[in-house]
Amino acid sequence: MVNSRNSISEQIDLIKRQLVDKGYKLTQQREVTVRVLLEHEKDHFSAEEVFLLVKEKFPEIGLATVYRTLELLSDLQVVEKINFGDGAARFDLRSTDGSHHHHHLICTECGSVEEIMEDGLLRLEQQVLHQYGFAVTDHRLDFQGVCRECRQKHKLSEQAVG
Amino acid sequence: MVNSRNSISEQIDLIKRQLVDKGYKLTQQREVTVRVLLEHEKDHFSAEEVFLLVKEKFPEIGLATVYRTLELLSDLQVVEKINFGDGAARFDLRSTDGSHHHHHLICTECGSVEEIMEDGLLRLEQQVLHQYGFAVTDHRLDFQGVCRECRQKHKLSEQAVG
DNA sequence: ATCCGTGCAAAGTGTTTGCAGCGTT
DNA sequence: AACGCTGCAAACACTTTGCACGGAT
Repeated sequence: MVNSRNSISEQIDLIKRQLVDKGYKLTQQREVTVRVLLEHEKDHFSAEEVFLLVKEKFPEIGLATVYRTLELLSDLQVVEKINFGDGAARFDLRSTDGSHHHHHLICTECGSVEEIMEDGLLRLEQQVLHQYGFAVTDHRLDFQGVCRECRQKHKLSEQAVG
Repeated sequence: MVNSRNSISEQIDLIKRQLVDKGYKLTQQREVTVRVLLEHEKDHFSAEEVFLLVKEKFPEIGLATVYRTLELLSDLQVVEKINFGDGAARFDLRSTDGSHHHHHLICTECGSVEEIMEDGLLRLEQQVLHQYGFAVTDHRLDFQGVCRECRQKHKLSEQAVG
């Protein structure tokens, strides 16, 4: 979830700076990979999915390079690596300011994953600090449930029956 | 997190009933696996770790059987399968009443995983329903941060320096 | 000339599956 | 006899690694 006020090229510049500052280069392959992530902010792609999209723009690229790029971006806190338990890690752009306060709505019926920007955990985090002495630096909150569309389908089929 | 008022054998009986009700048997292998989970409620073992402990009590068992048992128990909602992103799924007993309101405190320094029983998400879940039409049935909340012990170490080393 | 980054293929790791055999009903 | 369950090994899916080559400084 990158600051949407910036254009894609501005955001790439920003990421380039982060790479160069740490002694890495923004190669063609890395740029294309970042671009794909930027163009699909709302999705949570697996490495394989990123690879396929990157390959469309840069056919010579190898899967290993995409893995290495995603790992690098992960280390640099540019992307977040999440595992929803379906066998493959998924990758998300982080917000530019480093904060990370989106949660996931995972539909148990259709498998869709929606991102929401609520937070509302500050009180809980303070409680954790007081009660357990644990200083929270980040969190991950996933909700399982039924999304609006699937609930709608249920209602429709109920009406059809009733 | 099974109701701790019950003894282990009572809890096994309970789980046996759940299995038998759905047409499954509580074989030796399954019982030993469940027993290991019960004896290590506070841990979050990988399949391999469960396997090694089970093997101590039942050396003939195969790894595949442990995987199949854990999957079965997962399907039956007896255990929860969690992925902390370290490459292997981990397995947790669920509470007997089916509710599941523990969160995880994952220390980024020593890797420890503590379970806490707070909830405090009801308001947030209601908000999600109103705002996104998403009906929450379950959630998962992990906090990354620094645990009490590691914070203590920091303080000590600071004192040593200062 | 050096050195980082790449593509490819091979290896690694966690997990699932096919199958023959066993035990219980 | 039927059928669920098991152990073993093979297959699988995702990810990492070794290595020689290429491109930029």
